[in-house]
Amino acid sequence: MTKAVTIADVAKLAGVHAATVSRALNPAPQAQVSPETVRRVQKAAKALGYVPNAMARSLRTSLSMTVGVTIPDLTNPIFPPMIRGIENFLAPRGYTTLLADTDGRPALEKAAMTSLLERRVDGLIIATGLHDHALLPKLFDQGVRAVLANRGAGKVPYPLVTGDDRSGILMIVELLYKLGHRSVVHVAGPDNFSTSRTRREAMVQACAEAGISCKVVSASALTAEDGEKVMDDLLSQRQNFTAVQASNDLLALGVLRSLRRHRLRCPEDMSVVGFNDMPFAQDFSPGLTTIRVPLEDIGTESARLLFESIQSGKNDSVLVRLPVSLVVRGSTCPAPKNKGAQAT
Amino acid sequence: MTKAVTIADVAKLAGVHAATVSRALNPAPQAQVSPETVRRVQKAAKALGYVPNAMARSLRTSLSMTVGVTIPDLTNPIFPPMIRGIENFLAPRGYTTLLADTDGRPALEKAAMTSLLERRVDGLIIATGLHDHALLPKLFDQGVRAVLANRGAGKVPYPLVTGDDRSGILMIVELLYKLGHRSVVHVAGPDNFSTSRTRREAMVQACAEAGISCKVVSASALTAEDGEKVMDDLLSQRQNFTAVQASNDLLALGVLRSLRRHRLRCPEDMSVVGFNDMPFAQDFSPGLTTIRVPLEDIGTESARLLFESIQSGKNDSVLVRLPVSLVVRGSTCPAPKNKGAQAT
DNA sequence: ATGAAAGCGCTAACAG
DNA sequence: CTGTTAGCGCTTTCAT
Repeated sequence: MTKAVTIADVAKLAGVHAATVSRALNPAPQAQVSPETVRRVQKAAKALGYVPNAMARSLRTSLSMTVGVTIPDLTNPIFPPMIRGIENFLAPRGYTTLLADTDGRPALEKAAMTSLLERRVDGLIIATGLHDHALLPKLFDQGVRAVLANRGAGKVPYPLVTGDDRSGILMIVELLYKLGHRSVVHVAGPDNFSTSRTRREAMVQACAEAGISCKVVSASALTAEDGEKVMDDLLSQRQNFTAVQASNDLLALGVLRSLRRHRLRCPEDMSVVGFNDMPFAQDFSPGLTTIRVPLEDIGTESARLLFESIQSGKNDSVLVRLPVSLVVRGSTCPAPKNKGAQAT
Repeated sequence: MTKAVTIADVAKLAGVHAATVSRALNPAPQAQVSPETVRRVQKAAKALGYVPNAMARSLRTSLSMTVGVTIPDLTNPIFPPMIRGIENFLAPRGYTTLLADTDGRPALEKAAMTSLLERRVDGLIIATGLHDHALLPKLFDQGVRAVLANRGAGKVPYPLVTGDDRSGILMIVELLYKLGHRSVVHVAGPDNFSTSRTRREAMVQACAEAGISCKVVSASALTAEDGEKVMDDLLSQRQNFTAVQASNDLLALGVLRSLRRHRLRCPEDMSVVGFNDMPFAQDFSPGLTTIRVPLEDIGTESARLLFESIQSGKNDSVLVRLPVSLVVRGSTCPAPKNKGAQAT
């Protein structure tokens, strides 16, 4: 591809040695070359349409100048902003981002990780839940630099960047309490995501302390479809509750869809709260009350940490917890007097 | 990274030559090696945690087994499905996808393209508008394999995969006509996107033929924010029209937001139609009437075409136009009797 | 300031 | 079936 014009071709045209071309074209050693020669080489390079071969360079320098980013689901709108944050930080520093979308499938996750490792990424930003729990310690032992974004992973000593889930849940519970809700449901995500666990536990605890009864139901994936299914089930059981808090906005969206299909009004019949403030959450019908998580900042911070780890050669176990805030929109209102949901 | 265990280490442990290791570990030449040796090599490789160096391999084979994908804006939800389509096709065939989000910035676009070329991608799927119009012919002349996805680019002889914009617009105009709309506005996207131009032209023509008056206004970017701005302007002019058709769903979303802020009801006071059926379009308030474009299929088809081009070595100029369909939701209704919008 | 030579890790010819 | 040899394109000593 891109025709085989190599550094040797440029050298010949410029009438110098290949090594000189290399020096003339790279910022650092450029000082060692006479300005005159630099100009000549650059002219020759442009004339030939020379494009340096990054793989050959990497092989020689053993620096790939790439970082791998693994995410569980690109179609979940919380990730594009995170990725943007990562790229905005890394690109100006010369790093290319290799994105691996595992589509939530463990098999793909392993394949993707292998592919990244074979490409000798200089570091990893891991935003997947990682089904293979043995993987992370293994990577760490091999000396692979990495940062965990958004999703923690037990006791592996990699840096971790997340939103402050616990305090987000606290804000939600406070809101629900003030609105008079005393019986709520928490739609939890799959337990192998650390955020799902954290949010569930925080919710249960905070509700208990506030004197709110909190029933927990679990969705099998963090998608609107699963949120909808879970809510369908719930409504068919004719339980009494006045608000639903979902582990993320996608699940909450599914709840909204289910409500609509059951001809229940949100928020009058049922308040709904999500988590993340994903793009378009404001545009749902009704706009979703949720916790704003600084998605792009999580990306930026992860990238910064990884960058520093690569530079320093150290892999300190930092925990960065970014502040979150409550965003109240149309999906919440005071609890109805005659507590409880009536499915049709 | 990943410790320096090379093919030579494996060779030593297995008591064979490096070349034999290479043969034993690669599917194709594996047949040339005795089963016994294969086993021994594999054992040694696993014991050492050997990870082949893809860059060294690529350097030798001059096949990077990567394809570059350039998109203008990852946060536009139409792209993740396209990317998924691409990866679903390419990954099983051994190709890794290098994603380059140009964020709509021409400078980034150039940098991203350079980075991809330096990494010697085996091919390119280009979904950006490409500000540098000289770039594409240049790439073509250099023999770079590429496929254009969704966004055409004049007369460059690369294959192109898109939705059938023209017939989509026709369906919309037919719907609006039936609903009694006789005065509409088309919110066009930036003119350097081929889809923007196609849709605008089709809209103007179809309206003319249907006897509908169509005013065109232009947004400076394909974002909800710009759609909102444009609609604000429009409403401040107190023009008479009963429906808005936007070049894509993001612009339409902006229109919905503007309407809401101006306390105009959609669809009663104003019908709104988008284009693309992006994820979550059904969840807007109200659900958006739009044209469903097979986003994932566009990705799959682009990938297939690129793959075939890489395999065959040829770069035929195909045009694949995927069928689209009308999705009617809550944002459209019969035109009000007293034609026209009244901004407050 | 420039050239010569070596080698990053791998695979493909060519022997044997 | 396996070993030898060479070289992909680049950067980096080490000389000069």
